[in-house]
Amino acid sequence: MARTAGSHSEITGPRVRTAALALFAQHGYAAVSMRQIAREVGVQAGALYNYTPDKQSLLFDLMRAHLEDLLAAHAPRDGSDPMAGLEHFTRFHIQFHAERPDEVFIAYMELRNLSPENFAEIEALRRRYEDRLETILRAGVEAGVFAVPDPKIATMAVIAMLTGVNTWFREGGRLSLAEVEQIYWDMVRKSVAI
Amino acid sequence: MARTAGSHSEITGPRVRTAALALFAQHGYAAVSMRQIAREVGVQAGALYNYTPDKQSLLFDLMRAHLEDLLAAHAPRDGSDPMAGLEHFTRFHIQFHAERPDEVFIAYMELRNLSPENFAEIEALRRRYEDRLETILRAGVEAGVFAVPDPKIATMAVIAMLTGVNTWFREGGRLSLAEVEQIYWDMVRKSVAI
DNA sequence: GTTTTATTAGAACATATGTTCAGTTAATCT
DNA sequence: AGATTAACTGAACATATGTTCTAATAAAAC
Repeated sequence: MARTAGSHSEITGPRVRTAALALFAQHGYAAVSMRQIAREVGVQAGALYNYTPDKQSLLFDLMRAHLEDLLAAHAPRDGSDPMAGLEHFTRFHIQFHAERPDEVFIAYMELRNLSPENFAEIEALRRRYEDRLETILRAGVEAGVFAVPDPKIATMAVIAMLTGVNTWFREGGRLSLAEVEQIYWDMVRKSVAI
Repeated sequence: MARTAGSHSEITGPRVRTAALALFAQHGYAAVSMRQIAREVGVQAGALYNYTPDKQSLLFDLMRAHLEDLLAAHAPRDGSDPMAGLEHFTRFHIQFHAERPDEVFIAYMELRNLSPENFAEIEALRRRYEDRLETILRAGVEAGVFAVPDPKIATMAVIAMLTGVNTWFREGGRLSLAEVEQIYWDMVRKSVAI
C-alpha cells in the first residue's frame, strides 16, 4: 500500500501536531516515540517526516507557536493605569493558560530537551512576555500605587503564582475559573499594594 | 575482570544515587540511560542492579527521600501565632528548596514517570506538606489576622510562588538568599493580610 | 591461610529507537 | 484519458535500551 484514500497534508499535518502535543504533555518528549505519534495519527512513522524534519523540530514548533500565540493574545495596553494593567494581565494570564494546559505544560517542562539555539529562541519569547509584567510593575512604582522593592523579583513571583493554577485547576471542579480569577487577583493586588 | 579494588557498597551505593539525581535533573528521567549513570559512577550497567531493583525505583527512592527530608526538616510548630508560623514556613521553604535544586526539580518534573502506586505515595507526602501551610492559613483566618477567602487556593498560590524561586535563583547572583527571602516574605504577608 | 561472601565485569537477550528510502497508490493537473 | 505530483507504506539501518546471568576477583570471616 502507499498513499491512502482521503489523505491530505492539510488534514494530516495538524493531526501530527495535535497528537505530538497530547503525547508530549502526557508522557514527556523523551518518553514518546515517533511510532507512537504515528499510531495516534493513523499513519506509519516514516510519513511523519513529510511534516517535520525531525522530532526536535516538532517540539520546538509547538513551543514557539504557543509563545507567539501568548504574545499576540496579550496586547500590551496604554500604560497610564498600572492597577488596571496589572488586573488585566492577571486575568488574561489565568484565562489563556487555563485554555491550553498541554501547551503550557510542555513549554515549562521540556525546555531541557531543546537544542541550545532553540532554547535561546524560546527563552527570548518568554522573556518578552515577562517584560510586559515588569513594565506594569515599574510604572506602578513610579506612580506610587505599588510598593515593590525589586520589580524583577516581583515579576517572577507573580508569574509563578499565576501559572501554578494549571497544576490543580480542573474544569467542573469546586470553583469556576471566574472565582479562581477573582481570588488570585485579590492576592496579586495585595501582594504589590502600598 | 570482576570485583574491583576498593569496591564497597557503602561507597558505590550513594554514588549511584548522586549520579542518578544529577543526570535526571539535567536531562530528565526518560532521557537518561542506565549506562550513562553507570559511566558516571565508574561501573558497568549491570552493577547498578545491586543498588536498585530497576530504574523506576531509583527515581521513586530519590523523590521519597526528598519529601521525607522536607517533612522532617519542617517541624510544625505551636499554632498559637499564625503570623509567625507563616513567616517561618516561608523562610524555611525558600531555604530548604534553594539548597536542593536538583531534588526539587525532579520532584516536580518527573511525577508522570512514576508508576500509579508510586505516584500516589509521592502525592500523599506532598499533600502532607501542603497541609502544614493550609493549617497555618486557616488558623490565621480564625484568629482574624489573615483575609483569605479560600485557604486551599491560597495554599497553592503561596507554594507556587515560593517554589518559583528555584527557577531563577543562583548563588552569587544579584541578590543574596536572605534578601530574596525578605522580599518574598513581604509579598506573602501582604497577599494574605487583612 | 582457607573459606565464605560481597561486588563487579562482560556478554547476552529481546526489543525499541530516530531516520532514510525505494516503490506504490491517490489526488490533481493538462 | 494521460501525465504529474502529493502522500504514504513497509522494509531497512545502525544503534540504544533495561535487565539478567555467569564467571571472576576482592574483602571479610573464620
